[in-house]
Amino acid sequence: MNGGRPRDETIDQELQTAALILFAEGGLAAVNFDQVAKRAGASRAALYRRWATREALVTSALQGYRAKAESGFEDWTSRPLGEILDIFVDQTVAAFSDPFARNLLRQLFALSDQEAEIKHLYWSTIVEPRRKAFSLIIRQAQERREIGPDLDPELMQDLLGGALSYRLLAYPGDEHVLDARSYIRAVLHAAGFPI
Amino acid sequence: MNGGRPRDETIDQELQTAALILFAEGGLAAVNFDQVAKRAGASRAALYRRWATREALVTSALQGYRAKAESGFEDWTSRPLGEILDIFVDQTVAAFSDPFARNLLRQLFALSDQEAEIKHLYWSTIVEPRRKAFSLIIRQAQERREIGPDLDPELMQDLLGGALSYRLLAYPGDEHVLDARSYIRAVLHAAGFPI
Amino acid sequence: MNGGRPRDETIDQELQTAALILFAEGGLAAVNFDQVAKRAGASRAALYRRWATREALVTSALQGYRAKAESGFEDWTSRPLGEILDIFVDQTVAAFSDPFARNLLRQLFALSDQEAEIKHLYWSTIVEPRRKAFSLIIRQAQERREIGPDLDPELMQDLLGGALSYRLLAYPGDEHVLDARSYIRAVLHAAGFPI
Amino acid sequence: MNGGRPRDETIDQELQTAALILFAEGGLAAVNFDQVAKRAGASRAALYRRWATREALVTSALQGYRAKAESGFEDWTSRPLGEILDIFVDQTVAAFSDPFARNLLRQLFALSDQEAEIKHLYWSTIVEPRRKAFSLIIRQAQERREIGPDLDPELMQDLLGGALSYRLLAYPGDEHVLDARSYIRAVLHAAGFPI
DNA sequence: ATCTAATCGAGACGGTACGTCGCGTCTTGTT
DNA sequence: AACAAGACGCGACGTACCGTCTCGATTAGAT
Repeated sequence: MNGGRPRDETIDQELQTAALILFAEGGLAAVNFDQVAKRAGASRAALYRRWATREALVTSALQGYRAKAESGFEDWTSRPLGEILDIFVDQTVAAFSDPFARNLLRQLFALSDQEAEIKHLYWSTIVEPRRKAFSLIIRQAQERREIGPDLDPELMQDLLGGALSYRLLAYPGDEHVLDARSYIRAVLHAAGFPI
Repeated sequence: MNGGRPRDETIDQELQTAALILFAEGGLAAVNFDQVAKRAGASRAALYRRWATREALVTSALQGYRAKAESGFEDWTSRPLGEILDIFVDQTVAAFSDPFARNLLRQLFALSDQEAEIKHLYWSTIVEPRRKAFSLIIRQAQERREIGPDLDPELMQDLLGGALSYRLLAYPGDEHVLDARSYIRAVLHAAGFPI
Repeated sequence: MNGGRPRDETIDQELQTAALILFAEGGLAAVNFDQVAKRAGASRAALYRRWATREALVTSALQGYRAKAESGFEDWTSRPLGEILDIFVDQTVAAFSDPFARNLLRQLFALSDQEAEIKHLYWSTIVEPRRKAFSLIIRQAQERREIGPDLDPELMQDLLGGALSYRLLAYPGDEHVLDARSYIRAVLHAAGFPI
Repeated sequence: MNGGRPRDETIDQELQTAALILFAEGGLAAVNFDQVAKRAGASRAALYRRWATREALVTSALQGYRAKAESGFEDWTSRPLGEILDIFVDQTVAAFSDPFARNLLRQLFALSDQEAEIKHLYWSTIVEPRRKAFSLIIRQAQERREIGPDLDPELMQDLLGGALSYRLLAYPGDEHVLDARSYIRAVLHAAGFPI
């Protein structure tokens, strides 16, 4: 009772790729089902069979994308805080130098509440785990007395992540000369770090 | 020979209001010409006669909105920095408590590069003047030796504005308990301000 | 109580001319008020002030046109019938050789019942007077015993006018080699005229 | 690879029927795509998918209409000419008594050169075959010496068809007392037929 | 080797928004 | 009061995308 032709899994990937490209280029509104199917060389039926809505399609595409390129802080915990922060900021800036990733993140950041499902996915699966790992690093540094105990790690990330996203994503235009490490120095100074 | 029936300016306003509501609710994609005209009780022809594109419509609506509710820092320059910052943050948080303004700013912040015209308008007419006024205040405080001379006012705003927008706009959901003044304390500490 | 600027009567004529040209080119549907006013170098207001509907405009234009070019049979009554008929048919064919008149008459013939007002005008002011004059000629020829008394003049005109309009107007295309005088011979034969 | 959901042929018919009704009522200009789709209970997309232009739609509708109601002269050839003509005229008059057919033919006859495609279709598929069959009948009667050999069958039809269409279609109003058979007598007399 | 059932591409279905154009009415300032 | 200019609401135009559906053809596993 479970016969039938199995799904062609290569089609899944091609559809997701096409959807992600369109999303990065023009946001959710640009994810046109006809276009996605056409670019992937598949039919609209095959697309709708997999995902009922634009959101579900982009959500799935994002998860697939995230699964490929993921870097954590797990193995950094033994390093000194200053070094970790430098690497983190450099990684962030480097990631935003890739136009595709840059646009993709901009679109993700730009998601309105009306696009709740995918927005929630982005935060819960991408942002929050990163923030938790980061908080752990900060607390360990506080335990090692590298920085003062007063500064809330969450607040510290709000300042650092906020400044970076503000400059790199929210600002119009593609090119901003950015001395990103000065954010670190300022935040560390706020945290009582003896520069 | 420059006669003709003059445009009904009440229609301008009603169209702009309707457009702004739709924009705040769902972003540029939700600014539907049929809907705008219908809500304003006008005809699509009257709408197209004024603005050829969605962007031009929303741009104009934003300028009209901004013209009404504008608050500057001009008369604050004599106050102590801590007081000014408190007022600034309180105003920002209060502004974001109004659901309409909150959504409106979220949409503005969320504008992608594809919506370049309106994004540029938002930054050049709303954000940048505010940042310049803010920078002046900081520099005056530095001249009065209230805070140290090392922290770049631009960087300070990136941290403060970034953290606020990050928390208040980018985060999903509408409700965030936010001790906004702690951002100020952190930033002032970073600036060598004796708390 | 009858002050005010008098109407510019040259505008009347230019509007009528423009309307008639458009009518001959494409029928009633092509008589576009914007176009008429533009071609006449006048404003739509001046046009609507004179005629409320398309039909009234074309009706008026036709009356003006007819007033200029009108030829009757009044002075023919003394000639022999054969000669009169030849002249009549030659005139008709010649009139249809002018492309403008040809198209104009075709459009008039093509008027549907929905365009009743102008259709009625055409028949009552152009066709019927001509038919009555023609009937008088036939009856005088019958009294002179040139042709037999049996053939109804109305029927004779139905045959002759019908055949001519059928060939010259209803047929598609612009060019028909037409031996129009053979219609006369046939009709006269039917009327007992000794060819 | 020539799949796809087949077109619903009932929709074709309903669209054609709706188009033909509108055409008979008000000519080509009255064939409104919105109206046609609405009356047929279909969508405009389904309509445009089938016919790109008004002309193509009406052309197709006419062919469908003609396919249903077609009567030829094929089996009449053995009868005497007078009888055939009586039947022909009676059929024509009877056909024009149906208001729908009457209006339809009036619109067809009234087609201007600007509506060339459909006008040509009407003449080539409806009028010309009928004229050719009619000519054959006349020639056979001439061979049987029922009427004289001099009268051109084409000319005979111009007289007969012209008179009928002139009276029944071109005249304004719907009601004309018409002794159609008198046309036959006149034409036969012209053809040397001994009444 | 056949049967079976879910897949595939293709494309039609009713909707709805787009941006344009013509309609007939109206409201200005100017002559 | 006429004039030109042009705005007003209305509604049709032809196109494109939406999400659903209905086809014939494919394709593997279960019989």
